Amino acid sequence: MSIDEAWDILLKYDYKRTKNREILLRFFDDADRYVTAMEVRVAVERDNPGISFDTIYRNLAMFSKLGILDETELNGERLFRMQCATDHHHHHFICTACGGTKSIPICPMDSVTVNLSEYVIEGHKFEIYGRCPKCKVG
Amino acid sequence: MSIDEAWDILLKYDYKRTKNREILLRFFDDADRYVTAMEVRVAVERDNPGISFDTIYRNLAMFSKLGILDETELNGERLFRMQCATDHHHHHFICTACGGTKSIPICPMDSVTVNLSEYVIEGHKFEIYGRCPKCKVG
DNA sequence: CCTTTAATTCGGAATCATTCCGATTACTTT
DNA sequence: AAAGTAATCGGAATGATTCCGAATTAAAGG
Repeated sequence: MSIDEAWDILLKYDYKRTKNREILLRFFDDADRYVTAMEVRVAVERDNPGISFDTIYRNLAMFSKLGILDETELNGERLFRMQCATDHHHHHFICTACGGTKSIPICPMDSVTVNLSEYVIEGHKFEIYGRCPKCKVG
Repeated sequence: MSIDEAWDILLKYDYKRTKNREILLRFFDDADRYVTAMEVRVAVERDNPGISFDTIYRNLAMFSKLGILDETELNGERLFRMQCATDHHHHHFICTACGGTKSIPICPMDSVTVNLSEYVIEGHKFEIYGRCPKCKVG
């Protein structure tokens, strides 16, 4: 998702165009990988020293709820990245060292044969973890 | 996994047979679903009032590392359950209301066609979230 | 059964990420 | 430019988890 597409969503829901949100969106657009909340804080403070934790966390949560950011969790740490363009549903390999991702174009839900008709399905998660070519040792 | 199988693992690694560990194992054996750390604390304090948080968290982490417990995360909460008998690899539907699970006998890794030969795969996660028949409304 | 020794637990303080809150600032519209 | 409201700030509060030194307990050997 581009910065402009993110702003389209934000403005549609009457969120204001602020300097801090622009800084956050530019950071995620540039990073193009999963980053921890701590990394966001460090990076964003470079552009706006003195930005409040509250502002960062509040916007991260809101971006995540609006689908601008994807959120996951690894070893107890929250990770965020710009959500992919929503053209077709897919999943990711995630590098545990750098947070980089690679698309996995299949969705396991298509292969589930168990009868879940009595169940209400709210969501699912499929992620592969490991080391990308750049981060693997040797 | 049974309580006895859990003790086999613990004793193999020279962990001692203590009252608190027995209480924890019995609780998980009985619960047979994902429970939060808070639920563990409340339940375990019934059997041993005055048990230290430290003891609970230390053993949860150790059980999890040894593969006695499965650990996942839902809405920022850590969830634990007794690991299934390790006879054949599978995944789970998890009820977001009660933590109950249902086995999904497929593994999406079998269907991944993307070339990951340059990647080192350390693990994967496939979970389906929703409401089980008992917890769905209406 | 008694002693020894090291693991385990206890209790409470410390940590750390995250959230809350009242006061201030900055968008957007008029 | 002024008004109205959302957003931010700064610092305090929260809450789960971990740390730490002292006390206790399980396992092994005599």
